[in-house]
Amino acid sequence: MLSHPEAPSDEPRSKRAAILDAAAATFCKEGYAGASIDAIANTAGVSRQTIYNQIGDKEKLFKAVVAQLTEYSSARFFAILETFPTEPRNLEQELTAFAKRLLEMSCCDQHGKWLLRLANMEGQRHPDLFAAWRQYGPGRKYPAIAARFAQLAHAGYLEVDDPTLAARQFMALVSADIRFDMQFGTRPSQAEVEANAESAVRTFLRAFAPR
Amino acid sequence: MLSHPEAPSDEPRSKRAAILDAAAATFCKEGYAGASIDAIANTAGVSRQTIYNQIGDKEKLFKAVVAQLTEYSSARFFAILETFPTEPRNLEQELTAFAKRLLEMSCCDQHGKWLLRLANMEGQRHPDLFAAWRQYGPGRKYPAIAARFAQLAHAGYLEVDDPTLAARQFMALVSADIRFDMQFGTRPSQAEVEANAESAVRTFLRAFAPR
DNA sequence: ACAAATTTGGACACTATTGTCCAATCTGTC
DNA sequence: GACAGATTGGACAATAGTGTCCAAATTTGT
Repeated sequence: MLSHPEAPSDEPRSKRAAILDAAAATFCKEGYAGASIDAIANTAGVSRQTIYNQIGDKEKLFKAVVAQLTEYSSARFFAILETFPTEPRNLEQELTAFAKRLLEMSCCDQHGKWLLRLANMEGQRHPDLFAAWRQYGPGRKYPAIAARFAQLAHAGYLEVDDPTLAARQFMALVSADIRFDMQFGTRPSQAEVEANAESAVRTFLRAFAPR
Repeated sequence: MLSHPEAPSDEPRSKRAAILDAAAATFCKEGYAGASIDAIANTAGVSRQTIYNQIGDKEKLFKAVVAQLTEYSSARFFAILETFPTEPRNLEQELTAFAKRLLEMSCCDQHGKWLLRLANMEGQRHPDLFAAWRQYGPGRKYPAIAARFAQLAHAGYLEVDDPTLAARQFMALVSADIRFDMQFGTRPSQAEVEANAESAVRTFLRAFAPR
């Protein structure tokens, strides 16, 4: 059968997945230049040659990693966004639960963490790649959340002038504490995540609840 | 004269400074592994040998860069903290001006930007180095700001239960928009900085002003 | 102008990495 | 069991980077 090097769809799934996972981890830990193909192959439990066969040179490998992380992370986010409390019975409680889900997904999830790290590290080097990420990532996340807040405001649950601003500030508050721990690879504890979500939502509602 | 390799204090100031600046820029752009000594020497307009004479191997160079950036950035921050409006006549206006100063210093200043980037990129690789940074950086910043907010609360200008939390959320709101642009090296415009400071302070005060 | 220190550029050995080639081996399918 | 395709390990040239050495050139202090 044909096996396009670009879209090897299904067959070599597990090998390819192992390679991409190992590559993501290694790129994150060592940076693009510092990540050697040998190290990646070793981590993936795969011969170096297999990487060249399946994916291609280092540049293509990097792009494939970013593409996969972007897709995966974006899918997770929009799945969670479906659980936004559009018609809340207890706004604070349900918004807090939503914030917790978001934190657990966005900050403690390895893929999202890796993607953010790679964007920070190699953003200048591959501007085209991460321009796409920016559009699919933050560029679609904020408007999506903003729409939900606008909905809440329209229904009288909130008092917001600028939903986009509210969305950005909500995200900023929710991920306030986490960024440092996250960037260092130290996973914040469950208790920290919950406490942070609670205080973030409390402050957010103090600012945007109807008077 | 003695010329300690560790503390060459004054004499070779300009060469050493040029080296450290070039090294910081190159490490930021290329990562630790990707930054070659030749490239750094070239950028600094200096012979490669001079780097080895003045500072030592790559590891020492990196440590020297981080140390200098940490010191510089910390000094700038605490200088600006002196201008915190402890006895405000118009709280919103003065706090906004303070936020603008903070943004201009912390986000648009090259050294702070570089330090943050290096911490994100190489934090896992040099945990000891950045543990020190964490203590001197965020670890001292937040308590310092928290103390000011506690002061304001005690004087009746604010209504905060947990000053440390308020400080973290203040910083999160202030730097909400900027992070993305900053990480990508694109400097946010003056107008963006000001708009962000204003909306951040407005939201902060809506949450923490006395009812 | 002289002497001391510093800087320079180039050569050097050494190591690491990339990407390719290939024969041997393993895999699953008929 | 035989076959095709994928996989492996190892060898390979080419390139790039690190850190050292040294003699010549340059800057610096006096």
